[in-house]
Amino acid sequence: MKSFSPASPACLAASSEDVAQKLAALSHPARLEILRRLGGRSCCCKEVVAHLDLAQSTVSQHLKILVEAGLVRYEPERQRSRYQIDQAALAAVSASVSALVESCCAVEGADV
Amino acid sequence: MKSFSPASPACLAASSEDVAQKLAALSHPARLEILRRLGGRSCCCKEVVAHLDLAQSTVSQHLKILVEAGLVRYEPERQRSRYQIDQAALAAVSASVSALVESCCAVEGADV
DNA sequence: ATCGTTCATCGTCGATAAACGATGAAACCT
DNA sequence: AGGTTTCATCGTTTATCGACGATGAACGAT
Repeated sequence: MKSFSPASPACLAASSEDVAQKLAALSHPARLEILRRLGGRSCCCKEVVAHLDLAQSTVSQHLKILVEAGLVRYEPERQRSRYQIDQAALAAVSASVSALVESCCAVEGADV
Repeated sequence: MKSFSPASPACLAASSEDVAQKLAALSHPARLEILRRLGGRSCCCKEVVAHLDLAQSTVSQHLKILVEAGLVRYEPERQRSRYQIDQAALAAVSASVSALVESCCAVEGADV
């Protein structure tokens, strides 16, 4: 599935800061719930609000954070703005974490 | 590879809070560097300090956070405390993230 | 016994995050 | 036109984070 060439781990590892930033966006229960809620479809803000019992302004803020992290795509439609998961970006984060784990465990088997 | 039964996603998903907490521990560049540094072996604090150019107290703090998140094992040896990655825990986090991604992308293919 | 190392903890400070209510813009409905 | 709905932003408050120096404990070496 991962279309990354194993020869250039740089594109996976990225800078620690880069990965850290995206993980920071994921490191809040509400935002994880939002992602689950978004699922594959696109939702408007209100829909998420109804699901979360947080103030609308708070949810909007969380959505903004996810958008700024590049994990969610945002289309400011008229009244009902559309929020939609950026699956590729999310998959990239997952890959980064996997890469991290592997790089940490690699020594054991002397994989290099 | 994953020895989780797909029938009980609860053990993967855990609570959002649980996952979020572990991700929070990973969401700092210094801590990612520390994990990379730890690799498979066990290091003492000073070793990490030398690698990071941060104050010793700061590094100790970061290590503590990683330990509290359950991602690093800590053995308060005499003078040179040993820090070692908990590979299983780290792998579990990776699995959680993967699960999240999949659950978010599943709708597209109607995988359920 | 005394020094030098290594390390964890404490207290502090500035910066950032999290949450909320209030406000105003934009669009829809009647 | 007038009311309603949806949403983003602003301003505020409280809490937590990140980093540091200082301190003291435990140990090894001399």
